[in-house]
Amino acid sequence: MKSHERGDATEAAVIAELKRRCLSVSIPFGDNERYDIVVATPDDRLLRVQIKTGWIRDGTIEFHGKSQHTNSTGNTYTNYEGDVDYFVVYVPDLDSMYLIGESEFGTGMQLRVDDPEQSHETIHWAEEYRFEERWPPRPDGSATADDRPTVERVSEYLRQRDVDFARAVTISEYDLLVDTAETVVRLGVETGWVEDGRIRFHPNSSTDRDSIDWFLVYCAETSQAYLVDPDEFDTSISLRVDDPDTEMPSINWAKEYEFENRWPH
DNA sequence: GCCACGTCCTTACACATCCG
DNA sequence: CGGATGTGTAAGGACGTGGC
Repeated sequence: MKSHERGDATEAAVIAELKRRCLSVSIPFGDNERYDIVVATPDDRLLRVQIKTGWIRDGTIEFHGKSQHTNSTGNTYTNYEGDVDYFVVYVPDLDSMYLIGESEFGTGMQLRVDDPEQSHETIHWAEEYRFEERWPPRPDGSATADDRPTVERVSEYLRQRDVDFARAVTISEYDLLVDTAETVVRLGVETGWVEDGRIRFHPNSSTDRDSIDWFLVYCAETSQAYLVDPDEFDTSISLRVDDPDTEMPSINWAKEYEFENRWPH
């Protein structure tokens, strides 16, 4: 694919994904801005976002955090300092999206997806930069109130409940594996949030529902994890935490989906 | 030795301007 | 008018450097 087409395809994929998450996306008129889109946060902040294509190399996701210009004197390179707030890196090979603050790196960055041959303290694990882990970003530029990825928070949640589990160390269809007395349960971890009195989450579009047994949705606002069977909904489901304005028979009460109430063992 | 990071380079394309 | 040249943007490969 030609480079411009690839860039356009990346932009289209990211915008489609943001819209699927019901986020407000604006596209600047003309092509004189250094950011690609403007995204509104739930607290009505407008963030300038530059969309980048990432590619896999040696087990890491690479992308360029600078623009290049050629003139009579040769190549010049300009970073986006002050011109954008965040980068959204989309990796077509993984069909995954990552959110990185402009201040978090210089001219480039690598996000590790595979285990390195030698462990390093400075490794940036791709999992920790996943869009769904970091959205919405805090006003001070850091990712979320609790910077740990949802998988980490869920791990702590399960440990507090004496549930033995194993984490997927490579890109797998499932995130956690729980070996119970009778069977092995595969969990796909998702980040939930409270909106209009309901807990919402966007299941990862790349997740093969046949390869997991439960979606384990962790909501920081309620400090609670919820189990949702992949067969219980088609494209989305919301779990009611507050009383609705009008009582309806089809309400999915969050209480009934709480981990303790559904965990089979 | 392995890693993240920075720099340089090539390739590709779009568009504006210059000049014969 | 149309080809040549310059400018600008982007993808992505290669390699050097310094830290751990």
